[in-house]
Amino acid sequence: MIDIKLLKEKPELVKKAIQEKKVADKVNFEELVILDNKYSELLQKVESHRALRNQLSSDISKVPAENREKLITEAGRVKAELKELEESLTSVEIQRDNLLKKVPNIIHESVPSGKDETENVVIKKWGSPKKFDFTAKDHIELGKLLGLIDTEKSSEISGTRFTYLFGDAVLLQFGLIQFVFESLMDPKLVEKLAKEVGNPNFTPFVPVIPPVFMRSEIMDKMDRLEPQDDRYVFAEDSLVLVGSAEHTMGPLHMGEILDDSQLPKRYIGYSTAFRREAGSYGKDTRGILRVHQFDKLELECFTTPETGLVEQDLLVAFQQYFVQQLEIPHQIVAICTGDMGKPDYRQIDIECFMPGQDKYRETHTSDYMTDYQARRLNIRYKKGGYVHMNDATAFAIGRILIAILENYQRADGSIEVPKILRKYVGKDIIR
RNA sequence: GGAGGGAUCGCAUAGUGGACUAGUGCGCAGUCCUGGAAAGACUGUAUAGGAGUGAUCCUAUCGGGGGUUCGAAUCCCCCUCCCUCCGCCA
Repeated sequence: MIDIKLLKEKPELVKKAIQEKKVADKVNFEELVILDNKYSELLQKVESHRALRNQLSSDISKVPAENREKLITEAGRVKAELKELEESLTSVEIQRDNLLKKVPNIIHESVPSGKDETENVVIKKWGSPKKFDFTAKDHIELGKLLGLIDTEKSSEISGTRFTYLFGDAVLLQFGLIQFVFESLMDPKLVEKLAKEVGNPNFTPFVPVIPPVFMRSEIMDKMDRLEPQDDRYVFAEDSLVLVGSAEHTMGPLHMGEILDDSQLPKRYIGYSTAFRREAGSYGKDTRGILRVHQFDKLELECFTTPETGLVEQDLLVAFQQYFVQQLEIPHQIVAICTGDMGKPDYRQIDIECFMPGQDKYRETHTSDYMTDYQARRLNIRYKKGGYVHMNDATAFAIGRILIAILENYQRADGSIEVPKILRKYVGKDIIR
């Protein structure tokens, strides 16, 4: 949720966010302002009535018992009036907050304006698409050939958009996890990358395995519950399956006041992510690019407002480091206003080249959300105000496996193991 | 799943209807003392919203929500979480 003060202080930024971000239910800015003014008026009335009631109650306690009757009658009248006023206040407040929750976060000035993903801007390319002297296969064919991926069996057992991984694919997954954890916990590497992007904090990341079930109302505070169609909901238990480790790591400090010396707090979480993929029927139906269940390494950081933006720069630097270490050609994309998430202030994606599709496809995203989530989660820090939050993908295992298989394939269908992962997989070639 | 106990200011604790304007200790900040420090003394130390140039004042917040009352940290109801024990369990 945005800071309500922004309505008055930076109305043009709020209007711009409402206009340019693609959200299902656009808020009428003027209506919101009218409701907020009405709320302030009522609040003043309620407060002066409360002051009067408090004064009368205090008087009652001070006068002798026989003189109390008249004051109590008077206080009873004030109480009745107050009740009515409070009821209208509550109703206006609910209306106002329902609208306010629908207002997307404001947008950083560097974000390109655009209507949808076609207007995202490539800000950097690394490597160039590999030229094969044979016809490149896609991950489905390669996975089947090498016995690594079986989506046919999983369809029988679990339905479409699920998969079995076997053998060396599993070893690749555990290698990736180990590689990411080791990198993010290495103080020297954190310091090096932080310095490169001008981030003054060298705190290493803490590994986390978070729960995959959570209360739906907490997910709502993260502004990740909607559209609820995309969530697996367990109504009987009032629980929801997470769509990302972000969902359970973001609320880690809910309701806390963090000491400034504890910031930044940096976490690298590993968990399974669950997505119903409602509304993407017919899109990417083959293979493991878009599945209901996948494992993901996710970064989550809590900082002061001053260092929020350079924190995202650090996360993006780590993402680049990871794909560069894998030596996979990729591009960094500044997501435009019409394609960015509702809570985002700035969103940057990484797209890896996938030779099987001959396209760059999204493998990483990073979201800087300022205090948008922290406000409803009530995560503050001592010097005052809400912390700023960042989340970012370290690796979405399924998608990076696709990139590895397709980029490292050889004419005979075998796969060269990326150098950085060889010590974990225990071999140079998967055949 | 069952039985009992608890949640109070940054932390720890006191507080069974009006003197709570939430006490005390610790921590933190400032001043004094000191050659300097420790110890000690004194003072101050929550957040949010609102009014005022300002000192200051008003309102809300004692896990969350609702209720009783002129008045609730305190009484009643519901919920959440934590602790102890029993049951089940990898």
